[in-house]
Amino acid sequence: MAASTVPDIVIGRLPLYLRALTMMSEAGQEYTSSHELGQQLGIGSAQIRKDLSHFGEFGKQGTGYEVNFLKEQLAKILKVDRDWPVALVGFGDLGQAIAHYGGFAAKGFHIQAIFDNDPAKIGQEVNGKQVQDIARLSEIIRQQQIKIAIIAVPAFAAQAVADQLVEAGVKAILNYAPITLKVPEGVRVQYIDPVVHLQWMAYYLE
Amino acid sequence: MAASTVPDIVIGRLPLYLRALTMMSEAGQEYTSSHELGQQLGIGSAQIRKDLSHFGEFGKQGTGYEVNFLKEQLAKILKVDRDWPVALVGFGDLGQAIAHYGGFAAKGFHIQAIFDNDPAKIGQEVNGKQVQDIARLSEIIRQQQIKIAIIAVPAFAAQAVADQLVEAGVKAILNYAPITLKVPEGVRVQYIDPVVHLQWMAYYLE
DNA sequence: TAGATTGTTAATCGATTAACAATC
DNA sequence: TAGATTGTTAATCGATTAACAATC
Repeated sequence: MAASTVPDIVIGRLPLYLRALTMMSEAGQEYTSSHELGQQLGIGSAQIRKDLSHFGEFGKQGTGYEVNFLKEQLAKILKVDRDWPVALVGFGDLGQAIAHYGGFAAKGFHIQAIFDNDPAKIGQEVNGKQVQDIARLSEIIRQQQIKIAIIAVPAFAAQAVADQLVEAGVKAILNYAPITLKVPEGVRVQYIDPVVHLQWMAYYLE
Repeated sequence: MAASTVPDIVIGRLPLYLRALTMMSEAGQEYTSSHELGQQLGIGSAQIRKDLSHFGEFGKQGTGYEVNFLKEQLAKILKVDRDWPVALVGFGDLGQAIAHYGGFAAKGFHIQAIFDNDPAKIGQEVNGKQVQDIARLSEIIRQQQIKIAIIAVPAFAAQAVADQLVEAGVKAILNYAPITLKVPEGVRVQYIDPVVHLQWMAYYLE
């Protein structure tokens, strides 16, 4: 089935399935079922089977799914069965925390270029990569054919950074700035704003 | 209308409305409309009006909404018109970044207690707060009547931490560990996992 | 075989959107 | 007044869930 026909919300759950399968795999578990996966993720088993059915048939009646097989299939579907170079824009507290965080590289997202506009930060080194002047953003991103970027600049600067990234060919932006970005068709943005989550939960408190 | 009847997904959008209104307010803007808010957030104007209608009537035909009024009403509805004490569990790289991040306190979420199990970290000071031994978690959270906690420990330790938090009376958990937590009815969990967002977007890349 | 679990269909459920009377 | 925009209704759209034949 063509990619465009799969609902985006289904795609969004695949990383969760993949995460659970990875844990099972690491624990040496060989088989699982839609029921067990659902239990672990707090999702209905029917939904998991329905989601997977968009991409093919991965299980066997009676026995369920082979953990490593399904894990590899999902990684392939999500295109995370390879390494992706990533650009990081912003080397303040947050940017530095992101640059030092090993979790991205562990999953194949390698921060290959870091940018800031502060002369005091330009030239600093992290994991063998020097912080570059943001003036060179377009040049470097084009040269390295980077398609994924992380924005970790203040809100007031985020849209301008996004515009530059898009212009340089970036197609996926993970935005830590608390502002909704305007991007053209074909460019994806995902948001990380912990304050939004806290405010959401505060509603339910006494 | 009783809180329980408002869909959770509607509550989740209120922080976004509040964020946009705050920016408008800071820019000195006095009035806005559902259309303008929608433009700014990439949401339909009808949806915004529908969402707000769950809580009352906040606008005027012909003129729209008074920015500061709507902002204050939303803050009240979300219960973020006050300060909330927050506990942070885990003082590794991520926990330290969170502890130093000023964005939480700026929105009224004050980190009042920090916990770790590493003797080398216990006793360190951040913003005048000492990192406490996790053994004292229950005692301190009860004493300070903390209802909101942030989990920033490794995945393998997260469920045990969540259990302790719940047992101590925490009702809202912001979980940075890449694992789905099991919590009883009445306790809310929100997840921050940037890798999930990157994997989601990778699907759409060439 | 008997038991378990898939993939899929159809029904249900809930959210989004369009349209418009009311009215500032 | 004329123009603009609300709050709300009803229609549409899409996602979730239950149920079950197929089959390992």
